[in-house]
Formats: sequence, structure tokens, C-alpha cells
Amino acid sequence: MYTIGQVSDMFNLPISTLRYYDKEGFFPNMERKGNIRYFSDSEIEAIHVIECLKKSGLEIKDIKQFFKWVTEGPSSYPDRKQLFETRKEAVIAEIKHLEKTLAMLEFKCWYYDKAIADGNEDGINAMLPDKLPKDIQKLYNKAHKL
Amino acid sequence: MYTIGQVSDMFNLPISTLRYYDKEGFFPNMERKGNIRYFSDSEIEAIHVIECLKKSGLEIKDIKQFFKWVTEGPSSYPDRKQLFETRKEAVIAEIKHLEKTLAMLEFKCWYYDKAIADGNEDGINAMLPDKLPKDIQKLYNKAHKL
DNA sequence: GCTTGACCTAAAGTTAGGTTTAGGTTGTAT
DNA sequence: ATACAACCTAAACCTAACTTTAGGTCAAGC
Repeated sequence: MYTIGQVSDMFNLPISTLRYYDKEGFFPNMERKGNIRYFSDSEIEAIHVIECLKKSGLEIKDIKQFFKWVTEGPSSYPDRKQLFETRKEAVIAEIKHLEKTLAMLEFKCWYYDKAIADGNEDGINAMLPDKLPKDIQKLYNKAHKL
Repeated sequence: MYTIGQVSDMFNLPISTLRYYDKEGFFPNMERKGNIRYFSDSEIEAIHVIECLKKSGLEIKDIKQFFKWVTEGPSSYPDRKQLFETRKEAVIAEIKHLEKTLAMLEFKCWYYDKAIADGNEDGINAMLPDKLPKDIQKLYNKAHKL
């Protein structure tokens, strides 16, 4: 059993955020003694799931729906499975997008290394858009496809 | 040369967003005929860079700073290089975080597949936290480390 | 000559996801 | 018994990055 302050330290989440999540209904079975919240392993796991779903791009209102499904028991297993499946696809797509972003950043690092070495961008611009060194050309193409 | 509507279609960005970027100073050399904006290849490349920096987690005000550096010429090459270097590290970290997220999502897909097959979560809970099948255990551990 | 579509501006409005404020309780160390 | 830290609530507030609104210009087609 953990207090809100301990959980805050554990996850590096502000106490106010944990209270906000509670108000949103993300800890439907949390214990209280007097007025004070006590987080058990079940709430700790809930926070792992919240962080995961948030990072996957899900909105708070849909995370709420997930916890509503949890309270409904086994009949909602297929809905929950579908949710995770959909989020998985979204995260895979997001990683792909970030890899394209990374290609652009690596291209630009090369670009400015060369600009610093040359003192200007003329040499680079003469190579654009398709006469770059082979590896750099790959980055450029990945970064610029629509 | 492209009109704002053509650029909007090209990048799937609302016209209002392109006007907003212009107001923020992201197209310092854009041509106008009368009151109408014309986007050249240089503005198209600027949009690629904006999208990249945005995706890397940079705020609008810092993207503004980047375009200020661009207008300052070669003396700001090192600043620009440093910016892209820093963003590159940020994106690498972000991809790592998303891979952890993906591990959780894959674990949960397995979890609910099994819960659906079993009709309950008892069998799974008996395996937690360290008696899961080997591959699944790996996902679980990756997803749950702090 | 009028309607339609694509462009324009300035300024107000929106939204999600918290965060801060103001005021109050509780438990333990001095 | 008093001070300090850690907890509590309800409600107001905040911020970034757009988006919408209201009102206007202009060229082309019918």
C-alpha cells in the first residue's frame, strides 16, 4: 500500500495529476482510510496502463471508457482486446513517422556539418535534390516523401 | 510556385494553419502578388522542416527562433546544427519510450486473448508477475520497468 | 451583371489535460 | 501545545497551437 506522495515519486507524476486521474474514475476500487487515498498494486498497474494508453495517443475520455469496461467484467474482454489492438497499430504508425522525422534530423545534421566546413550552403544546394552522397540521399528521400 | 490551397492539399494541412505559420514568421521570404501568397520550393522545404521540428517535440516559439537564425546567415550554422543534434537525441528517446509502450500493448493483447479463451483472468493472475511464458515475460518486464 | 470559388485580415474562440489556489484536516516530532 | 509535513476538496485558472468568425477583395464563368 502506498500514499499518493509515494506513488508520485515512483512514477514521477505530480500529486495533482494522480488526484485528477482519481476524479476521472481511473481507480474505481481505491481504498481510503478517513479521507486519505491508499494505492495498492492494482492501482499501480492501473497507472502503468494509463501511461501506456496515453502514450499511445488515446484521449482521457477513452481511457475512462476502458476503466468502465473493466468494471463490467468478462463480457467486455473483446472490447478491451480490440482497444489494445487498435492502439498497437497506432503506435507502430507513430514509430514509423518518427523514423521519417529522424531521417530528416540526420540529414540536417549532415547538412550543417558540411555548411560549417564549407562556410556556405552553395555546395549542398548544387547537389539537391538528387545528387547527394548515397547514404545521405536515402535520408533525404525518406524525409521528403509525401 | 503554389497557392495556399495547393500547399494545403500537398501537405494535408489546413489553410488556416499555413496562414498561422506565416504570421509566426516561418516564411520570411515568401512572395506575394497583390495580397495573395505564393509558395516556392523554398517555402515547401520550410514546411518539411517545420513538420519535422514539430514532430520532434519542439515548440512553435523555438521553431520561430530557428527561422530567425536562418535569416542571420552562416554565423548561426553552429546553433542550427546544435538544434538538430538535440532534436535527434529527443526523437531517439521518444522512439525508445514508444517501444516500451508497444511492449505493454502487445502484452495486453496476449492477456486479453488468454482471458477470452479462459473466460476469466485467474490463470493469468496466477502467473504474475514472473511466471509468464518466456516471450510474454520479456514484454511484461519491458513494459513495467520504471 | 451576378454568382461562385479562392483568396485575404484581425480578432475572438476552442480544447485537452492538467495545475494552482484557497482553505481545511491529521498525525507525529519537539 | 505547537509546529511541521503530508494529506484533503472544490473551483478557478492556464497554455499551446490552432480554428473560427465576420467581413472583405478579386477573377472567371454563365
